[in-house]
Amino acid sequence: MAKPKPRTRDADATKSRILAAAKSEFARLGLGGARVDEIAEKARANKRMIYHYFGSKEDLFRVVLEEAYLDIRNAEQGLELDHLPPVEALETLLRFTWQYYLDNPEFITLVNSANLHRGRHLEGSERLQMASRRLVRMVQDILDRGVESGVFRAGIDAVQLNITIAAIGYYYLTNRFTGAILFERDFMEDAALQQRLAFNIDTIMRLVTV
Amino acid sequence: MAKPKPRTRDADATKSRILAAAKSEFARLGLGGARVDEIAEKARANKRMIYHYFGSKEDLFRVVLEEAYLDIRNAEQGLELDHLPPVEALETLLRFTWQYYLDNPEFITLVNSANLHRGRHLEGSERLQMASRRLVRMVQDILDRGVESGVFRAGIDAVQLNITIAAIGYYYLTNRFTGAILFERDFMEDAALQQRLAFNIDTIMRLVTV
DNA sequence: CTAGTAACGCACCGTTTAGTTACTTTTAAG
DNA sequence: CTTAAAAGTAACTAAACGGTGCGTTACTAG
Repeated sequence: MAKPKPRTRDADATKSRILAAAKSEFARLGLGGARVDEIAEKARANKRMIYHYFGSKEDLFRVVLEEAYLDIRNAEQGLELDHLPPVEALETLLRFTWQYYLDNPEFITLVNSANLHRGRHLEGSERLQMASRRLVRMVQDILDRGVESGVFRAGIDAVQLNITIAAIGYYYLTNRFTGAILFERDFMEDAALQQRLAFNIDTIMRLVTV
Repeated sequence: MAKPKPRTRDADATKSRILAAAKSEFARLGLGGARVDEIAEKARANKRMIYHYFGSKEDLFRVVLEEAYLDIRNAEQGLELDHLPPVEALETLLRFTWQYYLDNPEFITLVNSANLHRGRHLEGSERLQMASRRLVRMVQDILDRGVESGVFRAGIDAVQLNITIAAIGYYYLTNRFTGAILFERDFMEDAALQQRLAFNIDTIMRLVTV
């Protein structure tokens, strides 16, 4: 349906170029460190366009953040974990979360920035709350099925488990620079990454199985 | 020995006032967001003094960061865990780490800032590496004693365990703002904090015990 | 074809920024 | 008391900074 017409003016394309450039700059330097001029240049757009489409630097940050969260939430749903037995489903979610963080390093720094600013830019986002509820329900369902089939113990809070799954991957990756200095290891070496993933799977499995 | 002379000019006092103000501002707004003028004002000092004592904004950040890390590493050593049986020692370390994060929220945001800048401000800090080595040795010793007495399983990497202990507390607290929005919970309520600490102790104990 | 509108870009504004210069005041040793 | 170094201040600068005013160009409905 969509015509591949080579436009010289294309609002949607310009908007998404701005969004991509903003994501990269906000992730690299934080909200305070990113420069609107730099975003405009990287987007091959004009600064005026940023203000035209997004209103302000902070509003642009808001959109970037919400998109980043919705991206991972949608990708999680694409796993279709309800088709898998509980243990496999949980391990698949763990591996996915780890790989997503590795493939999308901007996500982690964007979330850090959002929290440095006390979550102010995400307040009242209905879309995000809906997407998050779906994730919690998905994990709760895995837990329930595991309890029913006798492989998982009862009484585990799905939210706490979700937080823990994210934590053990996220922390390792976000603090890999200071970690490398403190622990005198290369955190990003292939062997180190594999070892960490295995450790994390072990941690979670020991936590949930009977 | 130290004379309690009421000085109107006191280099050490001024320096530590600057350091305290800088720590607070860097933690609150990040390296890019913090303002040198604001730090000077909060320290009841002059901006010139900051440049006199610390050279540049980045060098000031460097000192703040190193001090923050050395503080927690010293506090950990004060626990004297080698006097405790392995299970108690590990639980004490866990509770301490959790409480330290709660009592020193600046620590977490400073570490986040350090990693946003790829650890560049901590490079080549011998003091920090020494302090970190002591921590790893301490945990390794707890693990060894636990294996010997038959309560812990063998083959657990002390560094991975250290990272995991930090991760499950750190992530919960640093991402409490976006967490509150996503999961529609108050992360800082007394009951929620207690529940999380209990969950974390459970996670680690299941990970290390046979 | 033509007008109206959406997309775009230049050049600038007022403010803020890290860092500096030139100067004064306090301290303490001899 | 003298004096020189250390501690402290205010006013300044040059270069960003986020944000805008206003004019121009391409697209499209009629």
